Amino acid sequence: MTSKEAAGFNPGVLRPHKIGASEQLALSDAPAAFVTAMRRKSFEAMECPIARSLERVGEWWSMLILRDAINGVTRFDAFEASLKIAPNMLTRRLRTLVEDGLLERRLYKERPKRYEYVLTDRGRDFFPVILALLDYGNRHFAPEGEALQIVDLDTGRALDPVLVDRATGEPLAGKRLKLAPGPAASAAMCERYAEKHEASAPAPRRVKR
DNA sequence: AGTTGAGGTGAGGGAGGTTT
DNA sequence: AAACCTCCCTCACCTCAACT
Repeated sequence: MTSKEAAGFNPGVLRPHKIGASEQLALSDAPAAFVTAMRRKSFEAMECPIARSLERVGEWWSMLILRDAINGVTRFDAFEASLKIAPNMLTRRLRTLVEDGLLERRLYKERPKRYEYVLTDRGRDFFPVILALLDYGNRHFAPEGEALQIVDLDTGRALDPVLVDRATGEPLAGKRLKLAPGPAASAAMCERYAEKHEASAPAPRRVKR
């Protein structure tokens, strides 16, 4: 098995079709199937839920757009001002997030047509991921101190989030953990996450700040 | 609130050489 | 023979400016 295969690389599924420069110019009028062929390497065909999530939100602007949306930003110009993102990129990212069901595009003004972008349930479900990234960034990449905190609206107290098990409410920190195939896992997935991985996934530890 | 076009950048992948 | 390394090309993604 090559290193690429070991990493889950499937050239038959993931390698984008090669096309000429002249074909690229017709992108704006291209049918959906053609656009799909134009996209970068896709994680869509991967079975792993992490890869499938990255397919939707892995592009960095997408995460920052969701961060702002969670913080109450809804209008195009507000996203543009907050992120300092080029308008064409913002258009593209908003469209992708709408297509993937994380944002809903709503008309709020008829003439001229103006839209706002509001979180769907799927988009709001991304909130814990944002919190986890914030906490991770504060712990590892903020030598100057925390520039952003999670605060309890009622008490005003800065919170220190931890990941807990939904069933028991117990924090995962300190537990021995591993990734294991779920009920819908394919044979390949079962093979990939066989017992040999058991000792390779240490539980997340709290790092002293 | 977008769209279009020009041009820059860097990751990814193929090809071929080198090492083990 | 397999693994590894390096070079080079392609192309997806990006910014910027101009425009509707």
